[in-house]
Amino acid sequence: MRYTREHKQETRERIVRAASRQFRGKGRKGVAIADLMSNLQMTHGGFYRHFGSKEQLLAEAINKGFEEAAENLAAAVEKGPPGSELKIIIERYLSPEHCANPDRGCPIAALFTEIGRYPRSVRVKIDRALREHFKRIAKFLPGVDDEERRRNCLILFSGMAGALNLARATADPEQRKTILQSAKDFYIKAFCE
Amino acid sequence: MRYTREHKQETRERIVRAASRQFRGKGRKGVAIADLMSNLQMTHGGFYRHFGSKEQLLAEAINKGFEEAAENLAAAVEKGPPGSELKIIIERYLSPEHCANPDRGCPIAALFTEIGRYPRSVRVKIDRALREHFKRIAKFLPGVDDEERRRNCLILFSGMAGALNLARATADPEQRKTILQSAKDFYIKAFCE
DNA sequence: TGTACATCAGTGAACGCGCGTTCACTGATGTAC
DNA sequence: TGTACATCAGTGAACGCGCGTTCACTGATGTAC
Repeated sequence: MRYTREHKQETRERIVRAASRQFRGKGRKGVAIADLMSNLQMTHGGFYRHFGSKEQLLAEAINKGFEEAAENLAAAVEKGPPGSELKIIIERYLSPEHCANPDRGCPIAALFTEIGRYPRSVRVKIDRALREHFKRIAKFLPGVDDEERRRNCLILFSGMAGALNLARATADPEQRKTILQSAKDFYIKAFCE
Repeated sequence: MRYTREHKQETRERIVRAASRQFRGKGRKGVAIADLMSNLQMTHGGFYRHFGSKEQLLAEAINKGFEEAAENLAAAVEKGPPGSELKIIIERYLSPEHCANPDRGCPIAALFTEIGRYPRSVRVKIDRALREHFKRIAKFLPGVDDEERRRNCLILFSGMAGALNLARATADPEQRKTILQSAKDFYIKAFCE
């Protein structure tokens, strides 16, 4: 069956979107191409009409994750009054929803223990995407100049990603709540006051 | 060849120690039993005389990681003058050495994105070990009571683990240094002053 | 003390399964005439 | 406008490999007598 060019593009995007979720939810080795494709009602053979390898998909999927994150973030920030942007960002990042749904959340938080083991080509692409992403967010951070805002951005987001992952790793729900709430209070105090 | 009871115990410990390193360095799915055993000059068949499954080994290996971490930490703290314990801990945790050697470092930092996906039995064991570990460290944290010290401990270590992992994920060495240094300054200022 | 037997840590082949990737094929639709 | 052919997204079997686990076997040493 031959399809239009648009159809191919659409299929490709569906694969990337699903992969982005699955990689964040299960890690690089937790995702199987055949399983991914069958989720989209397709067979695995067609995969290689769109991507050269699983690694190539991984890189694109992580980029997609940043895009989604940026969209969600922009949408959330717009709802609140001006001046409250950072507080909203922190509260969303450390929310129970974000904690419970790694597959729809921050790709760095979902994957950063394993990114160091990815092939260099993939890591470099992630570096670039992450730098872009931080550049867009840094304007909400306190600091006397761009440099300080950038450093604060690194500190805040790495710290929140750590708290989020400690909460996700914790089996006890009470302890999980404590971690999220304490971290929320701490980072709001440190960066919003 | 039959061996003494001590010999068996020794072999078992060598397996756990090697596994602890390998799991921290490569993640659960990155470790292969046959490879692990051949590193110890043995064949894979003997593994099941010591452990019921790879999962069981994983749980023990992570516990071993906490033990090692506790020993290292105690040794480091003793070297400095009293009152400087927390500063020493922070500087060690965010050092380039810790960043470059995940396999010998903090097991939580090495694995926390994937712990949430481990079988519940393993997660519960990790919970317990972590709680113990934090209990030993919390006394170095500031706070008016045990409860506040415990919360500060969660915040500090999750935050540092996040910074460490962001640094590990980063391909650019300069950026890596910036992350570690900024986080070090920040957490020392926040918890040691 | 010496001997015959039992034990069991470790060996290495084998099993069964999952997975990334390849490939010959299909058939609907685009395109050249 | 109609027709013959080319294209190529998607199919599904197959390949090759790695891995967790099992199992029959080995043989040095512990143990019962």
